[in-house]
Amino acid sequence: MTQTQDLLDELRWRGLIHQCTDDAGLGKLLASGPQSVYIGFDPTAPSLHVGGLMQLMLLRRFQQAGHRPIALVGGATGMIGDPSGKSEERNLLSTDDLQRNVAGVAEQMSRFLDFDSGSAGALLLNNFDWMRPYSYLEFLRDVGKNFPIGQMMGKESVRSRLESEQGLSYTEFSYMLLQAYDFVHLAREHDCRIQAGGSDQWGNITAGIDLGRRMLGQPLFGLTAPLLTTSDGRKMGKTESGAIWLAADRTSPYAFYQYWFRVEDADVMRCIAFLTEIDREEYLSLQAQTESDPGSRAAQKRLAAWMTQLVHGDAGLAAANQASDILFGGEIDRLSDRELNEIFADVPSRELPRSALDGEGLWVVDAVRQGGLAKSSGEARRAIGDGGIYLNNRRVTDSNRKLTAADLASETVLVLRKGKRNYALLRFAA
RNA sequence: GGGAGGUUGCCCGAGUGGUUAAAGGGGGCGGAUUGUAAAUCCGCUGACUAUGUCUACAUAGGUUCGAAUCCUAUACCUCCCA
Repeated sequence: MTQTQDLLDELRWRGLIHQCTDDAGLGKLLASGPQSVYIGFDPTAPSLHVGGLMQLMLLRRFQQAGHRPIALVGGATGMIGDPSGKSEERNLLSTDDLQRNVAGVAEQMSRFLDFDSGSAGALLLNNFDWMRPYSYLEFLRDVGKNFPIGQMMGKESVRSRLESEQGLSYTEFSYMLLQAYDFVHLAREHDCRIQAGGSDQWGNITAGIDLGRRMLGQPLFGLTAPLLTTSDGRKMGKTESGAIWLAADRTSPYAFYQYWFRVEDADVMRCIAFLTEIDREEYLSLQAQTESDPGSRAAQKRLAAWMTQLVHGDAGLAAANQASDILFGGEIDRLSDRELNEIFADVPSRELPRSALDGEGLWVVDAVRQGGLAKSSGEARRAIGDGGIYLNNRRVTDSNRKLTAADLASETVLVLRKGKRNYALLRFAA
């Protein structure tokens, strides 16, 4: 089966293999026929963000090579909280929140994985289903018995927390038992012998492998991918205003597109390798272009288009493109409320009475303040003096300017901007 | 318990009776340049429709024509001696 070799080669050139418990063994297993591979997802929110996307793409690559991906949402483990990579004890989510999150995340996954194509069809499982009926006593006898405390204490996730001032509760300490048991459960019920995950999952994965050896006497395999970080070590997918989500109502297609478009040169190729299915040939040519002609942002454009298309579809990509053209193009004029609302879906807006535009009109300084682009009129005046305020993308030079209905960009909306990309809308409905 | 010093704007930090809304730096925000980058350079950075007024240098009083600057009390911080 050459596909398997292709898969591992693919993962390798993309830099997606951080650690593997048994390189040779895994290669042999994958070559022996279609396998099941599982990755766990934390249902901390009703939508996945960029971090989860990385894992989804990994599963997707396995599926495309003919294997069966299992996406495991942690309805049970999410109640406990994984201490890996966390410096503080987590707040526990309520059962209701969890169920809502699980449902939301499951819905999103269907866009990346094929859930109905027979033997390679992806599975979506929730560990709440098998953990709920498991009694504490039975669990301690069956599973807990197989965990030497010494080994548990040696895990990085435990050690670092014990050394910190935060400490670690018994609940979080027990987390790895649950995840380890998940692996055993999947091995038993779904013949799943491979667990993948981010490199921060290494400890949990190996715990599962150990447990599999003890409980099933069966070798299991683990594979971790590097974390998606920027060249200076920060996690990708975060902005000052929060995470980049996959859900359109949390991060608009435009904002999503812009996030990737603005990735730094030093990071863009890694993003393409990790998150897209752009092939090696094109990858190399984009890399060359980034080096020889960084100004064209060819790699960023390709990345942004690819990602937006996958996550938000053709329509989403078209909307993002249109929005980008308008926002970074010339004046905003003669648009409809509908178009503006789509383009500025995640821009703060403020409702004002239509009458404010009557007569003398609305003082531009007030408008800037009302739109939240300045905290005081003094600040607004200064910004105008600095040439940093734009009305419908046209610079405002006179701080005494009054705005009237003639200044509206559409039927009822007026677009203000401060600096390069801080937009605010004023709506004059009735 | 006794003694010494400190508390300045978002942060650091000058300022020891008179243009001090308070030097300088950092951060932030704009602008130019640029690639919607980095670096660099420039401007702004208490409030008020504003050649002026008001509010501000831990808090509350006081001295003075005039106080961040002097005095008194209070709070907090640092150091030293018990």
